[in-house]
Amino acid sequence: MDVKTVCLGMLTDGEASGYDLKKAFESSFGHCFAAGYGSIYPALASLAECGCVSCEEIPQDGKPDRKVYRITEKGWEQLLVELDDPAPSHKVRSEFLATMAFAHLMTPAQVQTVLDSRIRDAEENLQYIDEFENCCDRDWPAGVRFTLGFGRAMLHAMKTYVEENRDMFESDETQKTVAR
Amino acid sequence: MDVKTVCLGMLTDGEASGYDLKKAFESSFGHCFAAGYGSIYPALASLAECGCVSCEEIPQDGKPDRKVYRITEKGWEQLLVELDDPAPSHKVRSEFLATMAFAHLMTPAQVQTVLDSRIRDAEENLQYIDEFENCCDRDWPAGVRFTLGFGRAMLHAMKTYVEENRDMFESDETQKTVAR
DNA sequence: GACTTTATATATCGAACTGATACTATGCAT
DNA sequence: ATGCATAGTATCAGTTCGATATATAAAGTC
Repeated sequence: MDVKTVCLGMLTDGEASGYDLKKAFESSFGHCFAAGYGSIYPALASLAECGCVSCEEIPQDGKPDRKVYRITEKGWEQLLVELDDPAPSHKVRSEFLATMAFAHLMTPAQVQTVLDSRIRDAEENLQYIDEFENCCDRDWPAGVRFTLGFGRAMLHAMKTYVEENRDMFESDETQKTVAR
Repeated sequence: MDVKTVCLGMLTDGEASGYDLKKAFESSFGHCFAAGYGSIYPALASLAECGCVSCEEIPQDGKPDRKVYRITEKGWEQLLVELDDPAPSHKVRSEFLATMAFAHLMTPAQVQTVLDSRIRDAEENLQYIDEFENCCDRDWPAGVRFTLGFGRAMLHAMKTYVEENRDMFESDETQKTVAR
């Protein structure tokens, strides 16, 4: 399950350009599977090369050609094979937690700043999810609703945990503050 | 905050070989910031090159030389600069959620298998955290205890959410099962 | 006694991904 | 008039991932 597969899955919903897919990665997948142009364009090129998608170049005045991709029969087969993984991974890469593990090398003020920013980030992302879910024109399938609820549950747990445990770092007793 | 910085942070706790650091990445950082040999060895080489760590090669009979790394004065400075980031990131890359977003292309049985494996994975990781926290010889600093509690809170929220929402996929009505 | 797994220890390599940047054009707001 | 948002393409260096290779000893299993 890499960027290629997710692109393939998005294309089952209808034709799209690389630009369109980028927007989908930001909105519906932003909280769980991000991808930038540097991943999407090579993925589409590779999918086109192996016949999993077709590409139609639509000329536009001034702007570069708009390349519209569609999933092919072979692409469908490929997608169903990749969706068959019984134990797909769920990975976290947290500079936040890596930083917190070294909180004893930081000042209490630095630590509180980091905790503040994490709470703010969680709140922002909760809002993004709500906006995406409510202000939208279409009816998302159950799976998408599930992922949005999942994101909300995780962000809520994150915010609550940080709020309830930040006092661990408030006293200077637990801090060794740059004493080597 | 990349693998290099985390290695540097780990070395503030005492000298270590690449192998030792790999074990630390698996145990204390396994749930939040994983790294393999393919990241650790180049990171140490790069840190040695820029004078942030020193390296002593200790010959061993039969086995390859054991290379022991120690953080230098310059390494300390570098580390404190990198720990100063006020808003370190927290990223999720979930093949699980990407898969679930396309649940309508899978059979109900496939979906339930995926959900089962996620619950099992969460339970396993909760157990790892408990074992690491209890059965250990040393007193972890507040920061590390914070990250372990954080991991536990997230895994618990994940497990609960999946258990409470898996019925969304039990009926065949929400399933379009490979109907293009 | 033979065999397999686990632990100690090094390291490389291709594929994938990240984040930033570049280019061009229209339209809208300050 | 100058900057920002939108629409659209694409590349590139640096990082990271996951698998693999090499070598030995200890410890457990059949």
